[in-house]
Amino acid sequence: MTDRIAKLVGMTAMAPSRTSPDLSYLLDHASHVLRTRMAAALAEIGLTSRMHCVLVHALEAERTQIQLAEIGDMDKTTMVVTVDALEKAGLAERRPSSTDRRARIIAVTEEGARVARQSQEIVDRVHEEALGTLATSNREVFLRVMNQLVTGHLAKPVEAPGPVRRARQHER
Amino acid sequence: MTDRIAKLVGMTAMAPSRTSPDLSYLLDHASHVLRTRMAAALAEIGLTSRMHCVLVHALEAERTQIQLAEIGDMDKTTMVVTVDALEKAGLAERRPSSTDRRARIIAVTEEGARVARQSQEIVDRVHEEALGTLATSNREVFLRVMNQLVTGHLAKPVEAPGPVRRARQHER
DNA sequence: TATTGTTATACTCTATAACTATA
DNA sequence: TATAGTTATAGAGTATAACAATA
Repeated sequence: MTDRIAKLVGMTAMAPSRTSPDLSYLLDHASHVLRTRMAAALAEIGLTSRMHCVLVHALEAERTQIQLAEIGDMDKTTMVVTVDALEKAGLAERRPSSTDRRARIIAVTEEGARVARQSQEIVDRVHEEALGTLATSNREVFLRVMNQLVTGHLAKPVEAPGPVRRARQHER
Repeated sequence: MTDRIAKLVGMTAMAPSRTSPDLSYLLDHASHVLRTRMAAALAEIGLTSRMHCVLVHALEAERTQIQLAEIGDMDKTTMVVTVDALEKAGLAERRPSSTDRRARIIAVTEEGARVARQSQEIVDRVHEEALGTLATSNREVFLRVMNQLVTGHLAKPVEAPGPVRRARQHER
């Protein structure tokens, strides 16, 4: 017996509240299910969401790993792993920056550009499949409200008190 | 430098798509930020979302750990940890079921009932703070659409091919 | 044989720390 | 001194397996 919901996003259903709709559940559940749909659709061409994200933004301009990490809300160490995967798949390459010898430009290969076009189609299709179930006027209001929330009250996460972290044990 | 967004939910910003709004980003971001707000608010009375969830549903009826796990979309092993925390905080107790000697009923203490009322108020307040920023008519449409998605196209996660798992190494 | 709850642990994910090369 | 990228690893979170007691 698998409990994939709890596994993938740590989702916890809130109690159904009597006074206020359970916005936490609605957003968590919708977000989680859409994520599984997206992951499954992109997996068919061998991509993760992160790989797609990096590919598309690396295509738009000459960008370093750090720049791409900021765009995709990833840590630089996560970016290393993602770029490793893209290189191994032959979709992108690390090239030395001409202006900063520390930095690497992520260059998308021809194959990578082809795949990026495909993956963008997949992303759009998955989104449209969901939005397509809505009446046109409802869809417009819904998207306006989501944008309003994401740029307003739900723009910035509140800081959690970070966990303590011991120094790493390294060999002499 | 912390990257809490990526850390907590593994969120990856999709590429801004030209043909379709980035529903993944909107839902992920809104869900994530609301989750941090809820976690911070509940932490003030020493609860996690899971503890709140179990507390409220255990109050409603005599329920076993398994039943509560199903309601909250948790694994039974996660439930053990959650009930441990509630017991340690003096908010709930394990009692033997009178009809099944394998099962434990989760009984909420008086203190637990008090805390559950508080936590439900907190949950409602956090939800209302978000929904309160919306115009009344927009709010109604938004909630109807979210419900439509969660009961319709985004009702069930698609199955991911589960990872392989070796047998556990146990001492003889 | 199947199920409840438990313990132990394997696995994934992701950030922190330390480090190298360069600015 | 600070930053880009890398490696190694710590830590959180959460599921799987095995097990004991009971059905």
